[in-house]
Amino acid sequence: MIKYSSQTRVLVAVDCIIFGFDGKDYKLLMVQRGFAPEKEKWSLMGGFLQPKETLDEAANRILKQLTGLEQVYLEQMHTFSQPDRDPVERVVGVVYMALIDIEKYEKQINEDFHVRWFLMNDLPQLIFDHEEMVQMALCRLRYKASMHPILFELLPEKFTLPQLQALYEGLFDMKIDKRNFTRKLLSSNILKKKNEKDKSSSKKGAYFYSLNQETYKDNGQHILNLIPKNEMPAATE
Amino acid sequence: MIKYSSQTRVLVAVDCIIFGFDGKDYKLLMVQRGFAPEKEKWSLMGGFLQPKETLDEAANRILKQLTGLEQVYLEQMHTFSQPDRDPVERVVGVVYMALIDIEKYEKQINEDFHVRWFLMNDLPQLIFDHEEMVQMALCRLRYKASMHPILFELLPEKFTLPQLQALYEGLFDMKIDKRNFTRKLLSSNILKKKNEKDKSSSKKGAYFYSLNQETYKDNGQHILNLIPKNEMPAATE
DNA sequence: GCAAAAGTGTTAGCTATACACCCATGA
DNA sequence: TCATGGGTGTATAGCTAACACTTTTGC
Repeated sequence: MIKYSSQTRVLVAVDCIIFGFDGKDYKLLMVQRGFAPEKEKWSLMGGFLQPKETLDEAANRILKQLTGLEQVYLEQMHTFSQPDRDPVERVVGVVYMALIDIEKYEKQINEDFHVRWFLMNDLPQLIFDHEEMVQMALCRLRYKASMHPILFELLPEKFTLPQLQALYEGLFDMKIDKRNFTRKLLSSNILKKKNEKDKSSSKKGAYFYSLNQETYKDNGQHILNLIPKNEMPAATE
Repeated sequence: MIKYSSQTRVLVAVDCIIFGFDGKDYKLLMVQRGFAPEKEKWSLMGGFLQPKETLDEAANRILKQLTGLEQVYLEQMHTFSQPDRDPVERVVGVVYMALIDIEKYEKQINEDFHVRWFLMNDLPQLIFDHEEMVQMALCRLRYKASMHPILFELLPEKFTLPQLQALYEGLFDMKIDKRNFTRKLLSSNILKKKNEKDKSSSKKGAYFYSLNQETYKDNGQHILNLIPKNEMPAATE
């Protein structure tokens, strides 16, 4: 078979930045490496691209391995390429960002890895360039969430408006006016009100809502300005 | 030296999608391949990632090789990974998007390549998955340009408001109201009016403007809605 | 003097924000 | 009955979009 001779081949790794929200704080799922180098240090969940899979498939495979979850929100973010980012040999790192419902996460079946959720502002020291990756992912999430309805991916199927508001307030670290927030959200038509209430966090109880799949599918299309303009984050790309 | 043994290494290519604007239409710079496979077919300008460079460096190197230009607007867009996208062997393709001032482009010094500008809506058949890459880049450019002032990168240092408007009208394929367009743009404070006029396209002449580097530096920060909302393109990332 | 492109203001409708009180309930 | 969190409406300011005529000048 013909080859592009004389060119250097490198390893390609996929690293997943997995966001979760516990109702109050954002968290990231990290693994403690079971192999050298940096054995036992904390790291993003990653793995090498295999011969017959695409990057998307690799990311999904890794995510399933770690969390047991399939069909989660996953998006390719950026490819990192400092020649010495991995001290062992050259590895080009493709970073994916995942948003998962933290409650659906199952204790990993795979015992090769030691896994833990870390609070976003209490992360351990990470290996290689993983801190940079996390910072970029956070910027990106803020940027995208400021215009498009994606944070829903962090919540269960049924959720309440106060939960949703906490999600936005947490990400942008600000208070949002309840009335304006509710009005914008409801007028966007992406929510369906249920007849049940969540009584776990108040006596009165808050109505559950779910996504209106019809209108939510136009996902990207939709521009939803839940965040006041002067608080808007910088562009990241 | 230790290695991650048993993992497969692959080639990493960088492909550049180079946008230009001739005052009326958008164009892409393409090369005719000088080597197999697909010799003589048209392709995006690309090359393999070299051992000691980052992807950004590779993209800049390739761009310089082809256009003679340095320090142009260049941004990493997406990484493509279908296992069989290149029939010779597996190549992971990192795509960059470049915006250049078409007038600054110099006939390439490097004779290895045969180069040509193609009208955006009259592209030749491209090799591999390059058509998909181009489509994605176009979406991305529309999306980003609908909110952030980046199209300036396609113009010379001095430009007129009618030129700028043609740039937007061309990208979004629509007429824009001259008065509203001008007002928004000037109130954004990113332009400086010159005392010269461009008489090449009308008898009266149109004033030249240049970017106010101070305020334009906050580039990404700035949200500039020159495009009416109902014409807004879908999200792409 | 006329054709061709550049430049300029006003209004109406809409959207974003600021703001405060009542409701339902469990303890 | 009271403490806690959930739910709701209105008024104002600022922004967006629609719209047409005058200016300049080369021919």
